[in-house]
Amino acid sequence: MFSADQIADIQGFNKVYQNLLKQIDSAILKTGYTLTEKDVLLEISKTERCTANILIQQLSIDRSYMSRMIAKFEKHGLIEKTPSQTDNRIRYVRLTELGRKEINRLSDIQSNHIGSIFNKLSQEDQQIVWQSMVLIKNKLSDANDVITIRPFTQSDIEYVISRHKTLYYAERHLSGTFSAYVDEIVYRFVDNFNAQTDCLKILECNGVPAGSIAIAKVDFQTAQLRFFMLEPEMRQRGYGNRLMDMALDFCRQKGYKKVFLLTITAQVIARHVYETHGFYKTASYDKSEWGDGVIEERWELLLN
Amino acid sequence: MFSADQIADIQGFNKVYQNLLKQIDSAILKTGYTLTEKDVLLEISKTERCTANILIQQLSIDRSYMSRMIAKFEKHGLIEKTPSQTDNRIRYVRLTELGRKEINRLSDIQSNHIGSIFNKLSQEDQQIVWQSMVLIKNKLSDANDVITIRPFTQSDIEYVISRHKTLYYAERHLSGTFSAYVDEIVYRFVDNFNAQTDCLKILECNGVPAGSIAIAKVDFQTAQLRFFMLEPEMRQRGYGNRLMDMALDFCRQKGYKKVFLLTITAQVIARHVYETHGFYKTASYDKSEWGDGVIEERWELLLN
DNA sequence: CTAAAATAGTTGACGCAGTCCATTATATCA
DNA sequence: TGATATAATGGACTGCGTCAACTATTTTAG
Repeated sequence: MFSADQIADIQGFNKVYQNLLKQIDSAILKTGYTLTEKDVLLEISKTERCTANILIQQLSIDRSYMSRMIAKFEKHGLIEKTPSQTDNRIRYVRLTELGRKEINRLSDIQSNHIGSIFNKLSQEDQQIVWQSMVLIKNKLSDANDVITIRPFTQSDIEYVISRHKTLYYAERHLSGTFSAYVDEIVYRFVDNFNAQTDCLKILECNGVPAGSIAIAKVDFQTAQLRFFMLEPEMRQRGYGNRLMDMALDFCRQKGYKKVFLLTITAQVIARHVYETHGFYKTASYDKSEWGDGVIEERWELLLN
Repeated sequence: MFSADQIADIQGFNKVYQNLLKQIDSAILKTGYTLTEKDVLLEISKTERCTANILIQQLSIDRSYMSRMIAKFEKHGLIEKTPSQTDNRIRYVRLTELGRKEINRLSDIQSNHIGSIFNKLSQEDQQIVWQSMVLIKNKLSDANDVITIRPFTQSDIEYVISRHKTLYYAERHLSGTFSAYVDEIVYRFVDNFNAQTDCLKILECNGVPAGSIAIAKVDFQTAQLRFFMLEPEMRQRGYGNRLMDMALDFCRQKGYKKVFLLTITAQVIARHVYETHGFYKTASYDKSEWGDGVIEERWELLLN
């Protein structure tokens, strides 16, 4: 248990850090955007096929407020609204060139502010403080995040496609060819989904989707592992292994003898998960149509 | 310099911690008080001879807002206003029994919330996270706080009296007799102040007073060191030694041969500063009229 | 010693982020 | 085919916090 002195220390830390966050916030406010507006713009920039409703759920913002905010953004030329082809209630929201410029500007202000605070520290202290922050973040997240792994629902499909594309695109700079490929394989997978032979699990962190994994039947003995993905903030915390365990358990339960997966060389952290679960690389293919120097790899695992 | 990945880590930490602070805040908001109101109540409870203006300066809150807030507190029976005897513009603000109960309740909510977050961690992790927080707080404070030491002005007198009494009272549980004693010696010191023989310096942190030290002439060869005080959050960071250096430099410059000071046994951290500057204890007096078992000590230093 | 400037506090008016509720249009379910 | 759910919008409102004008008193300066 904590002593009163330790609680006081933590409150002291809270005060100091709250102050520091306020400084960053006020730098953002000087640009004329609300903090909420900044969050919304950022979320739009991170989300493919973004709708007002997705934003409302992800950021817990009032519907009418969001509606007005989006209207304002459109008026200022930061975003474009395009009606959905399949559902006339939905209007997709996408950043314009100007909008992207603005959110980059806001992000830069934030980064620069953090940089300027840390530059006042010695090189050595910078590393120490950084390491301490990462440590605190991981410990607190692990202890306080509510994590659930659940079967997918219809509304998760958009999430899987959108985030799969966005994360691969953002982190590995893959091309539009790859994007179309993801669309196709996800829809084909869902259309042919059979609960007896396939599975698609969603990892949720505090009620918000934060990762996915899927098993698709290829033939009686062979399954393909697909759509393995984790939000950046969930990585290196053991959730990748938990998803993988769950997927492989499903395979064993259903009597598959072999599991394979396709990935790209650049996915270093994922490779590690594959290796620790006994996968080994069996082939490499050139996939330069997805991006410069992209190499797809095939990994396999024989189940006992 | 920092890498982009490190900046991202820090932004991740900010996000997680901002979330955590929000949780604590929302627990406070559920009580019906604004966060600002909580801050104001807390500041009133910490400040003796508190006035609206002191609150305005310490918390950077608008005058009209403060006026209305104080009126509201008075209406709800949380505080009492008493006009000053010496300045008819001033109305002193003091917590009632109910007000003290409320601020204790709010503080408890905060502490309990912090406790509940940390209790989810293992004993070991609790210690690690706590240590990391203290480390970050100290490093960031040292690097970012703007510290100045400046001569006193008229408006500092209230500060010195108020904080001297509050800090001693809060930390050492001294009695009302001590309180009257401080009032008297401060006013006598200021009334007889002579810049040639005396000095009173104020330590400012980010534009807010955060400590003090004074030298008072006793005779041609002897000076008394008085009003040595540091806000809790400024301690153990070298500012006590800086104030002491400054005071002793003044003494040497003015040709004093001997400096003495009176303190109480319980002041452990201050003792350390005295010792490192070459003071030694020459006498102890019983001062139980100030509080249970209080012993006053006399320390001396011969200047070369 | 008196007029000007500074300080403590109060009151009026208002901006604006964020909320609540009702409404429209479309889609889905039973 | 009617009942229910969902996406988005518009009207009305709350309440934290700000700006500016004003009173009363004290301090300063010529």
